[in-house]
Amino acid sequence: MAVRKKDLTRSIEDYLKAIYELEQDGMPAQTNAIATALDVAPPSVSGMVRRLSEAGLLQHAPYRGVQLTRDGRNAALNMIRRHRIVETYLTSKLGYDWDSVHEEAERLEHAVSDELIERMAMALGNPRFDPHGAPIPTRDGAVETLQYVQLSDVAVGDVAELRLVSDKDPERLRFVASLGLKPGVMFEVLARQPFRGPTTIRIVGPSSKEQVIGHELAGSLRCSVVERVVG
Amino acid sequence: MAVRKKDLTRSIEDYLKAIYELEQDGMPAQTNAIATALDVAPPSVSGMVRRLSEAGLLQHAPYRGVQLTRDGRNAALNMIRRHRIVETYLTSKLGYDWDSVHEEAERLEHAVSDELIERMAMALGNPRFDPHGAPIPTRDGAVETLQYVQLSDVAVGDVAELRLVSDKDPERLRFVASLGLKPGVMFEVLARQPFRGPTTIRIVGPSSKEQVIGHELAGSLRCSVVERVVG
DNA sequence: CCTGATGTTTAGGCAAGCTTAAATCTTGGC
DNA sequence: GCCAAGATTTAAGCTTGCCTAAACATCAGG
Repeated sequence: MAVRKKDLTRSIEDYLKAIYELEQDGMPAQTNAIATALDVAPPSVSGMVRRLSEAGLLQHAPYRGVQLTRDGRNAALNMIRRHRIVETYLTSKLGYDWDSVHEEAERLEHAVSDELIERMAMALGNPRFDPHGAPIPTRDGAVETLQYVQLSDVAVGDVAELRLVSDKDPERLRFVASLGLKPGVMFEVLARQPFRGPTTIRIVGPSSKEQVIGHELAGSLRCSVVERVVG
Repeated sequence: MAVRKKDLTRSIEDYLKAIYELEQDGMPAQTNAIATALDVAPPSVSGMVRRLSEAGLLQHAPYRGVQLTRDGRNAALNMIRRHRIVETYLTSKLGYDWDSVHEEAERLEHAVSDELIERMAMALGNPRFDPHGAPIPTRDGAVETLQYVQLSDVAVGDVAELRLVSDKDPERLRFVASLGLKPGVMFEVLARQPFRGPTTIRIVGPSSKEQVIGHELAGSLRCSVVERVVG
């Protein structure tokens, strides 16, 4: 390995993770976007980008943006693996709620050793997804990239399964949980108002609740359609 | 609380813990001792001591040494609680050996939240001792201070229980474990050679092994005498 | 094709925490 | 009671990572 984990500071780890996530979202990882993601001033990003580029973790096209190298991407994936395994462990072994694990994992991901991560993963039976439904990269940096559809795009009449909720906003997570929704829950889309209006769903199962979900929230819930009503 | 946890950097936490431990050993916590404990140069200590003193965490008598204030001691005890709970958790829930937990805990103690520590403590049934036999301070900063006797001072013929082994040196821990010794193990002192010579013991129990322990090692093993042979 | 808005980088500076070298204090031995 | 050895502090400087202010690049609209 050209870049040893040891050499990465907390800050560098945060930058790499943030850049990776921007790249995932299709954005070209520009200075301002990175600055916003990390809550630092743009010049701080310029400075760090220069150092990361010198360290061979990314390539920088001035005024254009930044792209992770193989080393940089591997390091980022390692951080994401750590984060998601920690989240999963805290949730299933120590009774954390899915809305409070993110913050704790954000600190722990920098402190745990690879050994501890593997022990946690082992204790959990090598889970493939974290509590929010995000895929956990493997030790050698492979991630499942599944294409989900936004709940706001699931057709009326379809039955779908909730798969992924962003872990970034605890408020949203609490609210989603209060609707009885979490990854793995199946639901049927009963109705949707036009003009980006709310969607009405019925959760499949004994509780069988009906819930109304606003357009914006529905857009942040990723699902897979289980049963398509051909109509 | 006059000093909020949030304000303490990793470095400060390390200094406070090291100073607390020096004070515990009866030493007056002088610059050089602190520098040695933390593996930094003496001037680094002078600098940090000034800052800690300004922050009200300790008192500094120039050229004489340093003493923790109540705030400083509480912060140190909090770190020690974290360290020992993490060690206990890793050992009993994640299969770590007692010789490898120290290093991991040394990093984690700075990253875990109070909440996580309490959850770990809960999951463990609020243990009073860590895997090496060291007492775990309570949340409000109380520590049991038990007076143990060195194994090298236990009289021939006495039966004693091993209570405490320093966690600082993994080599020693591995060796002690290889002798069949760990906190809670009972043994009888069979013989001791003069001139700071080795002690021979027999472990009480089904295995009933006889072991010879050098003087220096025996001095680092803390015991409580269970049954005194009046002779 | 120029210009202004926006985004990015450079310049200059600060705090934490470390270093080495030099100055200073303390103390034990004579 | 002095003096050298050892411990401690001061001085000066480095790196990381942040900041603000100012300079500079890009690009879309006129």
